[in-house]
Amino acid sequence: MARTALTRDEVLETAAALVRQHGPAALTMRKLAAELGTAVTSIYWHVGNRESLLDALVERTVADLGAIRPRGATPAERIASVARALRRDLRAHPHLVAMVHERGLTERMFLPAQRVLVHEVHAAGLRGARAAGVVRAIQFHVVGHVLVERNRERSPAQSPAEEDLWAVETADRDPALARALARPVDTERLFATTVRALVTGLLETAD
Amino acid sequence: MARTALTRDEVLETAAALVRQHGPAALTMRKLAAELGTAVTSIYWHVGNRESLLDALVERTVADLGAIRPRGATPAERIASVARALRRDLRAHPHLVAMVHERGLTERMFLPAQRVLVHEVHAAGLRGARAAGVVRAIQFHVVGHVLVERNRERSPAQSPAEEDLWAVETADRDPALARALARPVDTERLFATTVRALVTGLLETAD
DNA sequence: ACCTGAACACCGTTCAAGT
DNA sequence: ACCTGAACACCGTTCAAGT
Repeated sequence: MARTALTRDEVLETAAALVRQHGPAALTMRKLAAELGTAVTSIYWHVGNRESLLDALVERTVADLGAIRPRGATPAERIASVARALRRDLRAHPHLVAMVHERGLTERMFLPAQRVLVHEVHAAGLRGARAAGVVRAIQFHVVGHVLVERNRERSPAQSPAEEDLWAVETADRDPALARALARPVDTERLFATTVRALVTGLLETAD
Repeated sequence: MARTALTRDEVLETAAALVRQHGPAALTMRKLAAELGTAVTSIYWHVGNRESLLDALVERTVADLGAIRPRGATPAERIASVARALRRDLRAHPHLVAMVHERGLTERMFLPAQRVLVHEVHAAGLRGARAAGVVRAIQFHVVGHVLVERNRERSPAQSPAEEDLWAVETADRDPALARALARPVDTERLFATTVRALVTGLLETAD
């Protein structure tokens, strides 16, 4: 009834808040309308439909991702630092990765980082297709890792009794390994070492 | 009406067929019932609800994944071959990865491969936490890569005009790189080189 | 130009009633 | 033990009608 005029921006803002708090699945047109205090159908006038609404949300968040400054002395270290910064940015928007992923906007999301990466890969002495390969490898690795990682956090109880199996089979031969595999994964650390290994391998391997 | 008795197995089989053809989203209880020629509610008696149905489907497919035999002369090559085999198996069930992922069953899915990997990492001379780290790194990398890759196939038109941007900015400095980044990704090749680089890096980097 | 309610075609799930 | 239809509480979306 007594409402100020609804704007597209207000719709996006409220929708973003809902996604932030409860994830994309919880964003229904009806709940959004209730939150806004309008009729469901009003939303359609401003954003078209649910799909374009989500598109706009993703667009917005991607545009807000800050620039990335590489740190470190060697090219390898600088490349790895870009990967780590990228992961940090993505994790700051917990629902973004999955949404970008579903919408096929991975490339777009990567553009700023890509530019930086190209610069560093050049500094490492690579050119042309080799350089492109390294950039792509980092891209895939970061997104892939964040996807896997995010998912583990959502479903904390990983498959029942992994420990049990390992306890029996490996404990006597390599108990330290059995114990390590039974522990929850320290993804922060895993990412750091994996990226370092990957970058090292990529820079030295002939293509 | 004139139907043979409905069995849990028949429900799973038909559901699996629907998922295979149209993906998990297309598996609705009502469509499934229509396909089976029963009332929607009959399905509930056999499988509980949609969620447990999907769980059972995943369970089933994971159990069917074949054993993995490493190939190659060096440990590094054998580890990489396991990663490639794993990727191949996952790609043979296009909807499996996402479903496993959503259900938090990644560990379970990885158990058979994990055993093989541990063996090979041992052969490479690593023990304890170091060895575990390498196994985990491979796990994350393979699942992550397949997730990213699968998704690109689903939404083929990646963000508009990536080429344009690169064409302008980099073309003069490194035209070969600009061209390479504009081309669609050869994921098969990317995976092979990335895994090789990662394994190389992991085996030689001190932890 | 913007907003509305009614209506349509879908969902998953529960439940009392049948055999 | 197994199957059923009716009913409930949800969805996204369209559309004619309002101002």
